[in-house]
Amino acid sequence: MFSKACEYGIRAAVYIALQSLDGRRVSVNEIAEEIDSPIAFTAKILQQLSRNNIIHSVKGPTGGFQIAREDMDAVKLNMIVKAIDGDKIYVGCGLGLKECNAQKPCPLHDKFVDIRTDLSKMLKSTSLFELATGLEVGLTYLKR
Amino acid sequence: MFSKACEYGIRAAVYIALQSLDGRRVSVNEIAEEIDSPIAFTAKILQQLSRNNIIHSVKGPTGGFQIAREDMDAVKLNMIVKAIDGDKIYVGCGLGLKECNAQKPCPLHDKFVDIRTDLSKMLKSTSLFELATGLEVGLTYLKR
DNA sequence: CATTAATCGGACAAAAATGTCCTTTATTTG
DNA sequence: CAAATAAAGGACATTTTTGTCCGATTAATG
Ligand code: FES
Ligand code: FES
Repeated sequence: MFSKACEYGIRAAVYIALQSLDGRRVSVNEIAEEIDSPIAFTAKILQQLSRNNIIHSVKGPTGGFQIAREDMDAVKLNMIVKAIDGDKIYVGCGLGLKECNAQKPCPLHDKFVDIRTDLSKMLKSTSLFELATGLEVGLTYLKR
Repeated sequence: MFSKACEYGIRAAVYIALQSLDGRRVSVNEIAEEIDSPIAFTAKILQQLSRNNIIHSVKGPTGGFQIAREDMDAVKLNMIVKAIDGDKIYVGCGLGLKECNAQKPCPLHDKFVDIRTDLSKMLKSTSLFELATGLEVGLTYLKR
C-alpha cells in the first residue's frame, strides 16, 4: 500500500506530534528508537517532510523536530503520502496501465476506483492530531 | 497496491480467459503482446499461476495457456493476488508494524482495516469471467 | 571563540523487485 | 524417429527501494 519510507514517515510524524503536545522537541535518534526504524534512513525521510513544511526542524544543540499545535490539525495524512510516495496511489491504474482513465478503463477500473476513493477520503480527512491523541491515551502503538 | 508481477498476472489471466471463451489456446508471446508486458517476465508469472492451478498450460506445438469455462467463475482475483503477492495485503499493517493486530493497533488501524476489508471483499467476489466479459464487449482494455 | 550537539546533503552499499537469456523438457507432426 | 514448437526452469542482469556513512552546516553554551 505505502512504501516503507512512507510508513516510517507517518509513524515519525505522529511521534513528533505526540511529543510536541508536551512541548518537547525530538532528535532523529529518539524518533528512530521510538518508532523502531533505521536511523539514517529515517533522517532522510524527515528531511523530505521538513522541506515540504510538514514538520519543523531546528539545527544545533537543543535542536530537533517539532510540529506546531495548529499544524497538527492542518497536516492530513494525504500530505505526508504525497510528499514521500508522490501521487501514484491517487492516479495509478490498479492493473498497471499507464494511468487510470475512465475513457479507456481496465477491467477492474470501476471496482478499483471505489476503493481508491475511500482510501483517498480517509487520508484527506485524517489529521496528525487525531492520530497522536490515540497514542497519548495508550490506545495505539507505534512499535511492538 | 499490487506488484508489477501481480498486475501482469491479472491482465494475463483475463486475456487467457477471454480467448478461452472462443476456444483459443494462447502462447506467452501472444499474451505479452496483447497485454503489453515483458515476454520473459510474463512467462515466469504464468508459471506461477499454472503451478497454483489458476490457469492450465500445455507444452509442445499447439500448446499454450487456457482456462476452462467453469474455472473462470471459480477463480477470483484474490486467488491470483495471493499466488503472486502472498497475503501481505491481507495481514499487513498499514503503518508497517510486524503484522496488523487489533490488540496492539497502530494509530491508523481502524481506518485502515475498513479500507482493507472493502478491498478484500472486492477481490474475493470478482471472478475472471466477470472481468473477461467487459473486455469481450469492448468496454474495457488490457493495454493502451 | 572553541566545543559540542544537532540537522543537511551527497556518495555509497545492500537488498529486493523487475526483467533477460539460454538450456531442458514435453508434445505434435511429418 | 527427426524436426519443430511451446512451456519450464535456472542463471544472470538491471533498476528501484531501502539503508548506511561521513563531511558540511547551523546554532547553543561555557
Ligand atoms: S483504468 Fe485501471 S483502475 Fe482506472
Ligand atoms: S495494526 Fe496497523 S493496520 Fe492494524
